[in-house]
Amino acid sequence: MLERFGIQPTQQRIDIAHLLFQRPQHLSADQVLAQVNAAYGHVSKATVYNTLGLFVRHGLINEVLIEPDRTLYDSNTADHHHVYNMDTGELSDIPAGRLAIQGDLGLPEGTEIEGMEVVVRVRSRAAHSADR
Amino acid sequence: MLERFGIQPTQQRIDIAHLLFQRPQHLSADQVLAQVNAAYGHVSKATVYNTLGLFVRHGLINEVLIEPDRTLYDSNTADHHHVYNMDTGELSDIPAGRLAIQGDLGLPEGTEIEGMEVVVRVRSRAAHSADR
DNA sequence: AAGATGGTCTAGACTGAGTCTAAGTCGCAT
DNA sequence: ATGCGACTTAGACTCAGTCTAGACCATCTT
Repeated sequence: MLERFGIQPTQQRIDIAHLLFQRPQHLSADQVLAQVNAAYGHVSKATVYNTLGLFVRHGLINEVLIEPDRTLYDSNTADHHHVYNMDTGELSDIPAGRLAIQGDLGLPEGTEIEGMEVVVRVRSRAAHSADR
Repeated sequence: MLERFGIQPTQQRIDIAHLLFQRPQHLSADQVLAQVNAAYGHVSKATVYNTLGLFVRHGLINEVLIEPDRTLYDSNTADHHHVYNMDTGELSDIPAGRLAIQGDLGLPEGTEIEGMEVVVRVRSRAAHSADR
C-alpha cells in the first residue's frame, strides 16, 4: 500500500500506517506516538511527525485543523465534512454526499481550489454556561 | 459599544477594540499585541490574550482556526465563510448569502448547533511543487 | 572486503503560541 | 483611611511541533 503511494516502506512507517488504517479515525500526533509505542516497537517523536507529514503530502491521510491547539490526522480520505463538539472534543464525519453546496466562491485570480470543507460546531445541550 | 456587549470598558480593552474594528480584518494575537503597542499605549501579552478571549466569549469577534500554528481573530461577525490561500497565507471572506448549503447534518443526539463554516483552501496556480 | 552514498531514524535541544502565577494598580464603597 | 473586587502586568512555564547532528543500514563501487 505504501508503495502504491510512492513511499518507501520501512518498519516505522508500516507500524504507523497499520495503526492509522485499522479503522477510520481522527488522531493527534501525540496519540499516534503513544499508541504506536504501546502496540508496536518504539518510534521516536520526530519520526512520527515526519511520517505523518509524509503521509499527508502523499495523500494517504488528511490534516484536520479544528482543535485550537493541536493538529488531528484523519485516516478517512474520502470527501467528507466534520461535526465538532466543542464541549466533549468529539469529532465525527458527514459524508460529502449528504451536503450540497451551491454558489459563487468568487475565488481570487490565479488560484485554484485545493479542498473545501464544512465544519459544524456543536455544543452538548446541557452545557449552557452563562459566560460571566 | 463594549458596554452594550456586557464588558467593562478599560483603557486596554478600548485600545484593542479600536484596533480590531477600524476595519474588518483577520489578526493573530501577536499582531494585535504589536499593533496596539505601536499605535496606542503599552499593553501586555497576557492582557491581549485575556481580552481577545473575552471578546470572543461575548460575541464581538470570532476565532478562526485555519492556520496550522496560530489562532486568528476575525472582527467581522456577520455570518460568512473563508477562502484560505495555503501558499500566501492570505485569508478572505465569502458572505454567507453567496453559498447555499443543503442536506442532512445528522447531528448527534443532545447537541445543538453553534456555528457552521465553510473553508475553501486554494493554492496559487504557479506553485505546483512536485512533492518529492 | 573496504569504503562510499543516500535514505531513514533517533535523542535531545530548541522555538514560539498560548497559559499561569503572584504581585501590583485602580476605582469605589464603607 | 482602609478594604475589596476587578483588571493588568512581567515573567515563568507548558507543550505541540521543528531542527540538528549523529547513528544506522542497505545498496553500489572499486
